[in-house]
Amino acid sequence: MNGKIFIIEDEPSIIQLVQHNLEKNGFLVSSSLNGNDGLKELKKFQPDLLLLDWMLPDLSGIEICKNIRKDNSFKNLPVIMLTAKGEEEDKIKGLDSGVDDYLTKPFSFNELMARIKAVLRRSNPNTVSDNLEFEDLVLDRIEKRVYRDKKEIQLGPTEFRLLEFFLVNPKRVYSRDQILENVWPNNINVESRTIDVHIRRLRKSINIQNKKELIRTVRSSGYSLI
Amino acid sequence: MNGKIFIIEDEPSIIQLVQHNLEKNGFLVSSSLNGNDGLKELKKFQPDLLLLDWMLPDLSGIEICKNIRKDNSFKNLPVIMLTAKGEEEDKIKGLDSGVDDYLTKPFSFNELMARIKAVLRRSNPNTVSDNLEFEDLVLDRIEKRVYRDKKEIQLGPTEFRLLEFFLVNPKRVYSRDQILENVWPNNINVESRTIDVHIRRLRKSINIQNKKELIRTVRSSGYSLI
DNA sequence: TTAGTTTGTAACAAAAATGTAACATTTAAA
DNA sequence: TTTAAATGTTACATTTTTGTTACAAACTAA
Repeated sequence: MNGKIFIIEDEPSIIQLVQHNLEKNGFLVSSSLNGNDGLKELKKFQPDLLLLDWMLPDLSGIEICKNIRKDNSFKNLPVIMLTAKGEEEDKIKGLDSGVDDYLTKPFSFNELMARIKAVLRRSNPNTVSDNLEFEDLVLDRIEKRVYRDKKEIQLGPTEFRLLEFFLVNPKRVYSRDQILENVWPNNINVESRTIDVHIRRLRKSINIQNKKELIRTVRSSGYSLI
Repeated sequence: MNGKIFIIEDEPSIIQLVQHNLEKNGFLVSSSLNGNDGLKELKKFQPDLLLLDWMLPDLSGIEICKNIRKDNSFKNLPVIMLTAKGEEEDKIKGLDSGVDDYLTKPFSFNELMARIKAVLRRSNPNTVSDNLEFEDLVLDRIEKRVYRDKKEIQLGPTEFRLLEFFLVNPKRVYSRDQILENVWPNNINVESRTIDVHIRRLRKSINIQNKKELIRTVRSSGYSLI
């Protein structure tokens, strides 16, 4: 699952269209047709992002947004406002009220998708973290490079993600299920034996002559760094 | 890196917006949500400029500013005050307390950028450069020219923006989504494959005989300079 | 020890990502 | 207007990555 998105929008056809496409892209979606319901549902649903219509039958989008910001648990909830108005002035007003981005109707779904990704990326800066290191192994998330003993090593994408995952908690033993869940993109079905093969590939890549084996096999439990 | 900027501002959405855009322009940015934290962080961060909100939950911007001026190492730190009030009277009060410039909310990012550059130029006449450089590559933002190995290279508009974007953080790997977001500001609606084509065109343009390839492909992640 | 289970390894086919050229359309310039 | 430049898209070739299988090797428990 990619994340949870809540929609407050009074036009059912827009909700339907957006919801359907978002779900196709791996998001969990819920929605309300007006502001007051929306505010209640929001708390139950605990979304990662809110799509908010500017014009609603009861409260305006701006009011909702201000309301949300008062609630501590939603202080940093990313909000994308959907609006028919396109004036610069309105945009700034909106940004001042804590909206993260704008979309003027009518919009294409691709555009919405791009903005959602962008806003989520900004609010979850998982790339900001430093390098991951363990013994003589260094993984640079920004430049996507891996070094052992100061020499660069070439890894395939899955090997890279696998190593990155292990490096967050080296020494910790992970089951194949845990590895699958964290290293493979959204619940794609792969045989659990597949992991063995990738472990093997990773081992091959990070092993240097005269250096010790870095991946430990824990029989019937899984793998870890060591 | 163009310089270090510290922000003290209690509205997370403003921080997010400003920080994101400043980083895009090559600044290193850090921030605090209130005055007391801000004063502590400031010393660690040692910025070249401070963006200071007038209204904060604990200390007022004016108080912070006076506080800062007492500290010898920050006696000349340029400060731009962000304020919702626009009255002349307040402005004078503020300037009296050692603020270098003012910005009334809501403001456009371009306006902020212009003031920052102006203030930095005044206080550090040599640190604000409009050239981006990497190895033997030079991009002149003022004259819109690009040189490799001292020889000028002709780039198309998109190639130019693309290269400009990469040069702010060379070596950093950017996904196609990130590139789209930053290089195609208005029209997010382009196929992601389009980027490959433009990368290819840029590569062709900046490659000189006997010189190494400057753009790295990171499979399934994106591109970077190298 | 043996039988049964778990893991390592290599090979292979399928799928995915990328590079490249060609083409159509839009935009800017003369 | 005509012409050239810039741009986005598509199609196809090439390379890389991936999942799976089959079998060998290692381990465990009785």
